Amino acid sequence: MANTAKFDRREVLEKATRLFWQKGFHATSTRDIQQAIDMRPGSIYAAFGSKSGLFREVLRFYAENMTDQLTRCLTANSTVLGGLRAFFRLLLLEGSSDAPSELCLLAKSLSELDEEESELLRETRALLAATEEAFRLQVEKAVGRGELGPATDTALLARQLQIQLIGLRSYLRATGDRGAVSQVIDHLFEGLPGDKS
Amino acid sequence: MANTAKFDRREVLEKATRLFWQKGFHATSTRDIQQAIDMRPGSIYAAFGSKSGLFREVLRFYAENMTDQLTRCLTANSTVLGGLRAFFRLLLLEGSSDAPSELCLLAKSLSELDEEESELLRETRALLAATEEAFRLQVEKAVGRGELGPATDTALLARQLQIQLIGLRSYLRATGDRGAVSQVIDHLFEGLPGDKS
DNA sequence: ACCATTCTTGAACGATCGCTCAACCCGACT
DNA sequence: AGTCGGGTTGAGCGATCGTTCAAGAATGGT
Repeated sequence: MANTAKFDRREVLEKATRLFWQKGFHATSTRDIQQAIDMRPGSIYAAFGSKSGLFREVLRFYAENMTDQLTRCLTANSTVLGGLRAFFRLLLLEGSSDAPSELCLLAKSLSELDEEESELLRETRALLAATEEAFRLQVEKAVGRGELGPATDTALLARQLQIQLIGLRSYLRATGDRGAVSQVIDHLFEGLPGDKS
Repeated sequence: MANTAKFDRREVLEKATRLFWQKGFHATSTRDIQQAIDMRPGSIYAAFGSKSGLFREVLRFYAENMTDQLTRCLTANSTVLGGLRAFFRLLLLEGSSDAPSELCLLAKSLSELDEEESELLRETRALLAATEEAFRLQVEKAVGRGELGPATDTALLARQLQIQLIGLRSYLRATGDRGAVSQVIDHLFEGLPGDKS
């Protein structure tokens, strides 16, 4: 018995993520979803419970993919800072051509979710905090390797990376100016090595 | 003849702005608006044409208020950089207690508006570009006054301010951590005076 | 071959959406 | 006092929203 003739959950989540990422939670109707993932309402509700339930899984799926991309950038570069820089360039300059939105889905959700959808908002905040913590761990590793001065405030630098990344993605959506974005990224990472107090 | 017994347009825009700022364009229903501004649908549509038309005026009203606040911060400080810093602190630390949202309404709209609502999106982008240009003019003034080195790239610095401001407001909504925000603002403005190549 | 069980289907529910319009109200002018 | 005309009103339009559920299709066990 059990799982017979089921859908491919990963594929469904991929398609749903693209849709939510492009249009946002509120502006995506369940009928949009039905069409995009080729499932009927009953099946969707059996599998995910509600539109919110599906979105919750989408948020996690998105964050997981982001983490994977960061890991890939780090292993492909000899230095931690080089890896972080590659990650920024990937999200902002290279990957953005086929991405559903210039923005981070988490930042977009943080923006549109009301306090009334408190569970989704909590989930979003938790995933963003996890991203910042991932940055902090990498910064710490960079300090350990001597890429950054030993007095580096790792929590502050991770926070700054998070702020810059979200700000840059907003800026890209506002202007579409990749040259300007590229210039800011360069200044951001060039200003790092010989660190402060 | 003409305008008899009319509503106070400014007061209406203030209330509508608070509402849209809090809930966003899509999540705000026309019935929410009717209640908030105490007008019936017919009057609203006679005055503003549509929900989009009202929102367009709200965006302009909001941007105008932001500009006023920036001007006030600049005249209240002896240096341009001090004025800019006060503006950042006002939006992020002081003013945010009674604001409808931690986020910038323009950034929020940029995030949720689809390409199909192209006129609103265009308006939003134009108002953000105007803000960046206002920053650039102030940075130029700071260079002229010797607060910044003569080789300062004013366009780049203005862009960085814009990116940081939006990023910081997102971060505040994500974490609610004013101490962290304050620390980033301090580092941001302390790193400026003795400028680069 | 036949039941038992699970998954899928799509019509349809009540709620709410943005918006319209015929009827009404009321100050301005003669 | 009477008429005119723009401003206001609120019931209600058709569309769409998130969600449900009875009925059908598909599978595994015997």
